[in-house]
Amino acid sequence: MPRSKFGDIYNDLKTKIEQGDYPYQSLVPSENTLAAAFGCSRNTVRRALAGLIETGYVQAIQGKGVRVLYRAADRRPAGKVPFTLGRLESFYEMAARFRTSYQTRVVHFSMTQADAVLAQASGFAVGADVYHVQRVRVVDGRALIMDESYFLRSVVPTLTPEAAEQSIYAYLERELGVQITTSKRTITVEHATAADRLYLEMDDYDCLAVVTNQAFNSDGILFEYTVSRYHPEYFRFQDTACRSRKPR
Amino acid sequence: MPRSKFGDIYNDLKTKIEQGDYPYQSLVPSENTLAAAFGCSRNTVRRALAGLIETGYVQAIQGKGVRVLYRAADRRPAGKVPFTLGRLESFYEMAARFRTSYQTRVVHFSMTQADAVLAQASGFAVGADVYHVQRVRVVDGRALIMDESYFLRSVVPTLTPEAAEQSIYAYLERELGVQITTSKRTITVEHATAADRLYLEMDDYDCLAVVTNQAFNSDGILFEYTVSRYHPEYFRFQDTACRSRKPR
DNA sequence: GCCGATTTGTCCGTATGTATC
DNA sequence: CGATACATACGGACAAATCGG
Repeated sequence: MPRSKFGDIYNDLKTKIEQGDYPYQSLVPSENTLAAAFGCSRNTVRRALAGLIETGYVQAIQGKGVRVLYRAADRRPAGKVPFTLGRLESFYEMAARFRTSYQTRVVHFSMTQADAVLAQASGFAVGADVYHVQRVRVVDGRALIMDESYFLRSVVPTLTPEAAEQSIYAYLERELGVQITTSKRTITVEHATAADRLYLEMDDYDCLAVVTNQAFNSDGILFEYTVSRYHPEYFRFQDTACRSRKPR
Repeated sequence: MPRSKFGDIYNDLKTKIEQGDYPYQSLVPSENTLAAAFGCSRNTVRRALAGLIETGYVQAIQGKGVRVLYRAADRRPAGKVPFTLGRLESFYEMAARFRTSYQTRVVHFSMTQADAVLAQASGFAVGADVYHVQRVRVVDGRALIMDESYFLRSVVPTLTPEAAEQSIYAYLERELGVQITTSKRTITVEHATAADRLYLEMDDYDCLAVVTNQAFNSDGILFEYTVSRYHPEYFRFQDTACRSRKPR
């Protein structure tokens, strides 16, 4: 836990908004009021608010106040779509949040070197030593997601099939002290391949949502490249873009 | 133009990074150095850097420096995928950026009121007066994207099919002074409907990328709800998530 | 339409903590 | 250990937008 004052204020305000203390379309107390209430400077309040703006909870209006844009319906939208690809959340965190039964099957595990094709796609240097892991995620007994991951061995010296079957991120962080700091993702839609049909329950879909992911550790080293292929019904991505506060 | 000092610095650094003055994996000059160079305080430099961190251009490493994570390859990835759904960019801005020929066909235009179903999906109040516009985007002669939009009439009092055929956003901003400040998006993958097959060239795909979008104006009023349906080959979404600098 | 109070936006200078080397 | 660099926090100043009288 970072334990920063602006983080505490951010969480406090976020909770109040989610609980409806500050309802949709209302204005939260002014920055000066909040600063007095939290016993901090206005700048610190503003940092907390900046976080809420980024995540789409509120919007600041100059001369007026800070308006709540969050609605409870946003969190669990209509329909029965179970998974939301949030900001930097692992499969296990996700599964835990939705209290579903889940399982990971490691269908491939090897050590190899990045060839030209992989290097081009992943950003690794050609010839870099990597682990190659392929996993199938099973949710409520249904095989719905397939991950193909490559981990740079210079950052992740030891990795085992057993660790891959649990949460790799938890293992990396706990055992190796490796943390994902930045993550670049690209979402596309692709035709299902023979491998998809072999490993996943595609039902009557012939496409998947494909998320390619480049992860950087705290030293800014690209150490993971993962391509995740999602059953369409189990894919959902939410995002907020804001113009203010952003340099344009 | 916002004309803020930190925005200028942000753009300056961004340009230098894109041009390779600060190459991938290098460290940009320290905050103090930059502050001296730009003739501003360190706080202002930090605001500019915060923007570059959010957008994935750099990553800050405490005690070490600020590392460049941007690579030219990120901008135009391998393959021939033409469209990237960036941050708050209209179809026309996108098309202009890629210098493709494009066209918009308005296939439906009406005024109506939000019923319960639309209200639930969009967030509009039941009974709200709205424009209902359906448009097909044609790129290089191929119908690839279909937009179904609803605009709140209390915010957008006048809208015409002619304006809808041009850029609606340009019209809103220039003629009505309405600006999108916050935009919430959700990406999913859905089966192609009969309407999709009627209007779009689906080739041998039976799914589309679906982006639902809620747009708020500068007063924090939800005034637009749009569902965009993309031909899979012409959909791509890029995103960067970062842990540092974010309250967690 | 003007004025003044309120509120957010930008910017500055400074101090202290923490991590890296 | 000291120097460097980023992280957090404070306090103050002025600008710009909004709103009510």
